[in-house]
Amino acid sequence: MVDEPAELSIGQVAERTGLSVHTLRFYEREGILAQPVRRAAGGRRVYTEHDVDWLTVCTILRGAGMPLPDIRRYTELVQAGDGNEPERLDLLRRHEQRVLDQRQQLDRCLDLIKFKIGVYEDIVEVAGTCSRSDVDLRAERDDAIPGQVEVLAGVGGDARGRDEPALAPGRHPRGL
Amino acid sequence: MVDEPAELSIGQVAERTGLSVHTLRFYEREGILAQPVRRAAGGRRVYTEHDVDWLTVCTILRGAGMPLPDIRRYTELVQAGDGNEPERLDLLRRHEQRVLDQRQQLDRCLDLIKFKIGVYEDIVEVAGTCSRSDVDLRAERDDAIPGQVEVLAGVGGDARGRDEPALAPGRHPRGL
DNA sequence: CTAAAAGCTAGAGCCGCCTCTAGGTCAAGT
DNA sequence: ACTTGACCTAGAGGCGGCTCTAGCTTTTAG
Repeated sequence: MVDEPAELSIGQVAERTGLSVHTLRFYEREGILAQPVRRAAGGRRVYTEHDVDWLTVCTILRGAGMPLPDIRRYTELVQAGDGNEPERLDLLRRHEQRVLDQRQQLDRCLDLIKFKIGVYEDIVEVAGTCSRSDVDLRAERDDAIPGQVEVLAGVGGDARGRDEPALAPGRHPRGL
Repeated sequence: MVDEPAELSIGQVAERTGLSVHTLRFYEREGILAQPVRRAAGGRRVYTEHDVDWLTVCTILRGAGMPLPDIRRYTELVQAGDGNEPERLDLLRRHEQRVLDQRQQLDRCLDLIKFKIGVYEDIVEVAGTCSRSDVDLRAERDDAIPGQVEVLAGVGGDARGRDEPALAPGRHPRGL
């Protein structure tokens, strides 16, 4: 199937995966590699494309915050072969949930940021032309004070129409 | 405006924000609070609702990975008052970008996970009934091996129709 | 043949972000 | 009066995840 299991040095793998050679060795110690890396005469590690692919998967998982112990566990399961699929499934589902939660947090933050950016854009723009009086103090206040904090704090809540920009950033929103 | 700047103890603030009292003191040392917290006789911290709101904002920012130094900086800017809006804007825009990048990573990971979950669901389900022979080895292999790794590795790429589930998880997808 | 580059191991160090400990003060309830 | 519990400070400790150092060997290019 894999017709040319080309041999790769640790340096090459580093290049390909974007991980440092240090990290690669570290990951190996941590049991993150499918099978303990082969060694050439002289003790040098010999990686296969296969390893690179696995590392790529791991990097994606890491990039979404899967902790190394979980990755190790998953690796072990895969290594162990048949029969543990339910546990793998479980592990993946758990991580999926974490990722979804994270996404929600990010979105919450994006709402907040977008709102504030809107406010500041108004201020900055207006300051350039008509000396800010019509933007009025509220804008800065909003930063120190809440106002829409309650609104935003509630954004995580499920109901509430996500798409209508509850706090239109364009013009500064209702008082508070 | 704020008609009842109710006084809150650190414990109450901890409850309200979900941060520990330890963390609250730590954040204060780190300059994360708008103004240094007032003290009552006896040296005890006295927080206002205002502080709680600001902390809420900070928690949202932190939750999306804004580093403490950046939060401190932002806090300083707000504290300093008028005139630095462009810098605040800049800070926020930078963070926005980071958040967007993170989201992409999460989505990449979700694609990977969903795909794998699909594969394992098939295996597990089939194993229950007809002894797996028709799912065949490919499924496990996929774990150790790439196959769609290339596909997934490419998922981050901008073009490519995001919404059609490039790798339908339901039935196991095309070979590889 | 030699020098530079790349690899090796073991282990220390670092950064971010909390979290906890020790040892004390203060305020309220019984 | 005394205990309980929330609070205080300063500083140590811990954890996750790398990252780097020292000192050595091996490979490779000139």
